[in-house]
Amino acid sequence: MGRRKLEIKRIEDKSARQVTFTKRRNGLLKKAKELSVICDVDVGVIIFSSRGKLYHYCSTNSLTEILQHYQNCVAMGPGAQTGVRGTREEKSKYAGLLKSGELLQIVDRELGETCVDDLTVTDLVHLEKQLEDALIQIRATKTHLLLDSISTLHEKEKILVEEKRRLEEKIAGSKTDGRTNKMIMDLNVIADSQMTEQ
Amino acid sequence: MGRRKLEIKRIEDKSARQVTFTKRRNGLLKKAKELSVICDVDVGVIIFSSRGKLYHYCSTNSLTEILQHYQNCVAMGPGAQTGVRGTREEKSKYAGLLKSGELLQIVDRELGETCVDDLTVTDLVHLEKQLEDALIQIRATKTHLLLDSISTLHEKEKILVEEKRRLEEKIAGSKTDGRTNKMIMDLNVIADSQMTEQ
DNA sequence: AACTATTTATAAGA
DNA sequence: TTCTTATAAATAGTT
Repeated sequence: MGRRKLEIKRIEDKSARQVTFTKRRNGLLKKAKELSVICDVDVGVIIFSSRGKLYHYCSTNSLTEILQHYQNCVAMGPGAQTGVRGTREEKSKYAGLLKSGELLQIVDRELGETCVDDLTVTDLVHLEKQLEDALIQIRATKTHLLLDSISTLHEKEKILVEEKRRLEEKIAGSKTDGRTNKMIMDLNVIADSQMTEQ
Repeated sequence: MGRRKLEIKRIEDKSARQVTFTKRRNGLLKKAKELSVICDVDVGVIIFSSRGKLYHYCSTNSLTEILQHYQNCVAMGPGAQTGVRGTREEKSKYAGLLKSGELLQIVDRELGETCVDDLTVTDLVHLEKQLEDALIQIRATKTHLLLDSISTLHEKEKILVEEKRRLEEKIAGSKTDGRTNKMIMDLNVIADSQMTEQ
């Protein structure tokens, strides 16, 4: 909506793109607010500008809440998102998630084909238990993946710290060599100038 | 934009609200797509209808990707640097958890002292809701802490890699000094032997 | 950063 | 529900 119809494709001119980004970003966030208020639903919007700045809106107190809800939904959902980033380990996990998906389909079938009155409370309790178990499974998997990632990073950190120590020893140790005093001093100058850059 | 100006407040008529929800939901998702394409930015939108159905859009392969990016940003963002976290904020969180404990005690008391028949379904639904809320809170907190930890470790890794690079440069750069060739060769021998250890 | 000419979204109505 | 249409809102290009 403007002086002329705009093709929906990347604007090549950088400054025009920036102006349009500001306008449409405000528009999108406004629309999101309106939707959540008018229709009484939870809405979350996240925008990362090309230079990495974050803009966001959420109808609840914290986006984290919505994200948590989202994670639970997509984990269970039939049209499971998670792109095609799977090797062996991923496949086995995906198989696990499929089981949850099957469970949902079963629930849908049960609830769809059966008159509600035909379902007993016991039936529903049973279904609820199964769903809870599925939730527990995916949550445990998620926690495991996160802890795994932390563990790997701790390992990397240890290795790097050790490497750093050795490299520092090389330099410090060479000070005992009288012939290289000038060079060491040069290195210290370089080191000092680099420290100020950080 | 319609036959008349609409106040931005909850539509009370359920069916009118549903119709408007469908229209505006489609509009919001369309706008999000356009923004991401036209301005070449990453956009994620999550909508939960009041009956819990999920609608979403994301410009990248998976929303999870955007969410992780978001978590990292908010974790680093509001002043609270990596490392010493946990004075005021931690205390309030702990207070929040205590409340959950209290809630459990209340539940135990209620269920213990009262005959089951005196509890209405509404009472139980209310208690259930409170317990669910508590669960959501602690799960969100857990996720946040884990992602926070990962983010911090990534930062540490980056810093250490950079430090390592600089130290290596110091050694490599000193090769230009003719008087120190012997020492440099010694250092290279040390370096090589250490590379094979990793 | 404002200003409009237009396009787009959408509230009601059919 | 789906389609139509009058009108509000968003915004592309201009100043």
